[in-house]
Parts: sequence; structure tokens; C-alpha cells
Amino acid sequence: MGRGKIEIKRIENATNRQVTYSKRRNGIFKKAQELTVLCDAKVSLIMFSNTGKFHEFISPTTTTKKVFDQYQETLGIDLWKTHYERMQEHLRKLREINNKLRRDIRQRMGEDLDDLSMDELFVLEQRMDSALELIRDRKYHVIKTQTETCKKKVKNLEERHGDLLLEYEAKYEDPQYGLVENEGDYESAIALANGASNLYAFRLHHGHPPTNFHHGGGFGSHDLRLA
Amino acid sequence: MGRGKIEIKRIENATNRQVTYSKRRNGIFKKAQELTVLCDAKVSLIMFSNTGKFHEFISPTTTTKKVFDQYQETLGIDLWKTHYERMQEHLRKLREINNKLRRDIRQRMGEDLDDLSMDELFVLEQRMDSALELIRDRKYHVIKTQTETCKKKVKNLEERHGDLLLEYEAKYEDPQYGLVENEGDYESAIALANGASNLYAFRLHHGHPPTNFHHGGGFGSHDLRLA
DNA sequence: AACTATTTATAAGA
DNA sequence: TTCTTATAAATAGTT
Repeated sequence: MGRGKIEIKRIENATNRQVTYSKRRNGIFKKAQELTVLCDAKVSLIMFSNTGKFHEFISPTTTTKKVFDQYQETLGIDLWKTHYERMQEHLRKLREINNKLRRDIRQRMGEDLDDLSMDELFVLEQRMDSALELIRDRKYHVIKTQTETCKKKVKNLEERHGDLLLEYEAKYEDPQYGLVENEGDYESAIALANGASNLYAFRLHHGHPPTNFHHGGGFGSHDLRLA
Repeated sequence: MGRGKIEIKRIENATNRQVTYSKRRNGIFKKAQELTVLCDAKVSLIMFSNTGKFHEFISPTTTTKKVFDQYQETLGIDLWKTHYERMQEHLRKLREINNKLRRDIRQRMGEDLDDLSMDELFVLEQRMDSALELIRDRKYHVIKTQTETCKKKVKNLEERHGDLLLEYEAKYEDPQYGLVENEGDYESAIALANGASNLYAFRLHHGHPPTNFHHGGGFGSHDLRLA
């Protein structure tokens, strides 16, 4: 339809091809639009020119996604099936591992034991026992560390206390110091009082490490923590 | 283009609409085909009639999936993004839970304890201890059940042995039974011998339930199982 | 589905 | 690209 009939084969002249593409693209879009209206149809028309330029027509009554979904539904296929399936499989495996881990934990909590054989029960018991030993070791280590830290602090305080005490007594015994200077030491005196209090509290236990800290006696001693 | 000009609006007559749809569909498909060839373009044309009938044209140089992928790539969107994201989020959560479960198990195995506070260590120890008690209870229950089953079997065998013994002795003492009939009892005699052997083995323990079966002494007794 | 008068699309040229 | 226009193609209404 034009000044001359043309053969339907690739237009070799690039400019010509581009012009024809532009004209016919408009033509086919118009046709798609008319079809949509006249026949109440849903049309999706997507085109990429040989230079990669993109154009599309979509009936106003729908969306491209809907057309894609309906396309796949109609043909009973899923173009992204493998991708989905890989994810689904991954999810399934994770859930499975999850359940196994949960079961393991339940058994370590003493539940869900009915399916275990004698052998499995023995193994579980031994593992629990050695784990418990490790946990107790760790606990005693933490306690020991805390105790030592505490001792060092106290020792430090004792030394500072002794120094202060000496200084304080020296000042009291020496009449050349008036009250004015002593007032500036008010906070030091407070600190001194607190230090002495802590010191006394500690000395109650001094030289008597609580028996609870020894292996085998710690169970149920939750409220005895030092911190 | 036809005998008369028509207004571009929905054709109310269903038959007419259907005929027009059919004619124009062919027209637009032909146009798409020509565009594909003349301009070396890629065209995807998907149509659903108002009755839901599906038709498509796709340039032979491509596939519908490729067009969909290229469509999304060109527009920089992912039409199934939310779907994917939901799955990804699901996967992420599962992995997270998984890691927590693994950490819990490691701690129940006495590993990974460095980050635990004193309080947490106490709680863990107590939980492990009570779980261990449950596991031991279960183990002793299983052992007890097995022992009782074994006892019943032995008692049963003892009774059958006694009966056989009586029958056997009766036959020996009674000269009216010849050797021919005794030969038929060969297998019974074997069974008897085995039964007696089992019985003897059992009688070694009889009346002395192993102390290991009692609560508190079972640890390390893995090789003592009866089965 | 085929026909055909008429409208529409478009090839070539400007 | 857009406009023009001669001509090819599509198709509405009819058979």
C-alpha cells in the first residue's frame, strides 16, 4: 500500500528501514488500539527495533504484568519455574535443618526422648555430662576472674585508704592546718568512708573462698553471684 | 476501510464483534509479521478476546520469555519483585533462626561460652542439669522395661524347659518308647540345651538387679546394655 | 467464507 | 521527522 508494492523482506537501507519501522509501528499501534476498543479485547504489544529501541502498547483495561501472568496461566507454564524451584528447594532444606536442630535441642532439654534407642540415650547422656563439665569450668573461670578483679580493687583501695589516713592524721595532729583546708577534703572523706565500708564487707569473706565456687557444689547457687 | 466508515467504539452486536475481532486479528498479525521481516524487529503480540480466547504472535528470532526479560531489563523493573523479596526475606529469617539454634546447641555442648554472662551461665547449667536428669530417667525407664521383658522371656523359657524335662525324663524311664521316637526329638534337645544355657546365664544375676540400673550410678555404663 | 466498495495504511518523494 | 499523494492493503457490510 503505497506508491509501489514492496516485497516483504528485510530493508537493507538502514534509513529506509528506520523510517518504515516508525511508520508501521504507528500503524500497528493504531490497529491494536482499535482492536482493544472495537472488540473489547486485551492486547499487549511489545517491540524492540533492530537498534534495540523499545516500544509497547497495552490495553488500558489491563497491565503488562497481568498479561504475562495470564499468558503463563493460559499456557500452563511458568517461565521462571527453575528460578522459583531453586528458591523453594532452598527454603525446604532450611526448614528441614531447622527442624532437626530444634529436635536436637529438645532432646538436649530432656524432651522428645521416646524415639531414642538405648545406645542413643547413652551417647546423649555422656555428651550432656561432658558439656556440663565444660560449662561448669567456664563458670568457675568467670567467677575466679571476677574474684581476682575484686581483690585487686580492694587492695588498691586499701593502699589509698592507708595513705589518706596517714595524711589525715598528720593534718589533725598538726595545728598549723586550719578548718578551711580540711573543708576542701570533704569529698575525699566521703570516698574514704565508702572505701572503708567496702573494705569491711570484703574482709568478712577474706581468706574464706565460698565453697560454692568449687566443682560439684555450684548447682542451685544462682543467687550467690558477686557482681 | 470498508463499505462504510465505522466509529471506533465497542461493537455491541456480539456476532459482529467476534467477526471483526477475527478479521482484524489476522490483519494485525500480518502487520506484526511484516514489521518483523522488513525492519528486523522483535515483536511480541499477545491478545485475549473479550471471551478470554488467547492468541499470540512472536518474532521467530526471539521467544516470549526473552521479550519479558528484556522488557523488565529495559524498564529497570522486576514485575515479580515483591514475590521474590518475600521469599528472600523468608530465607534470611530462616538462616537467622538457624544460626541461633546452632549457637544454642554449641552452648549446650559447652562451646561458645565466652559471651555468656555469669547469670546466663548459671541458667544454662541449671537447665543442662535438669535435662540430664530427664535423660537419665528415660534411660533407666528403658533399661527397666528391657529387663522386665527379658525376665518374662526367661520365665517363659523356664516353664517350657520344665515341661520338656518332665516329658523327656518320662520317656527315658518308660522302656516302651524306642530310640526311633527319640531321634525325632533331636531338635527339641538342641533347643533345650540352648534354653538351659540361657537360663544358667540368667540365674547368675537372678535376684540381684544390677546396681547400675539405679538412678545415679549409670554414667559410663555404656557397655552394660542387655540387648 | 467470499466478495467488493470503500476506507485506511503507507512507499516514495519532497 | 513530517507532509503529500499515488497506490496498495485492509476491511465493513453484504451475499
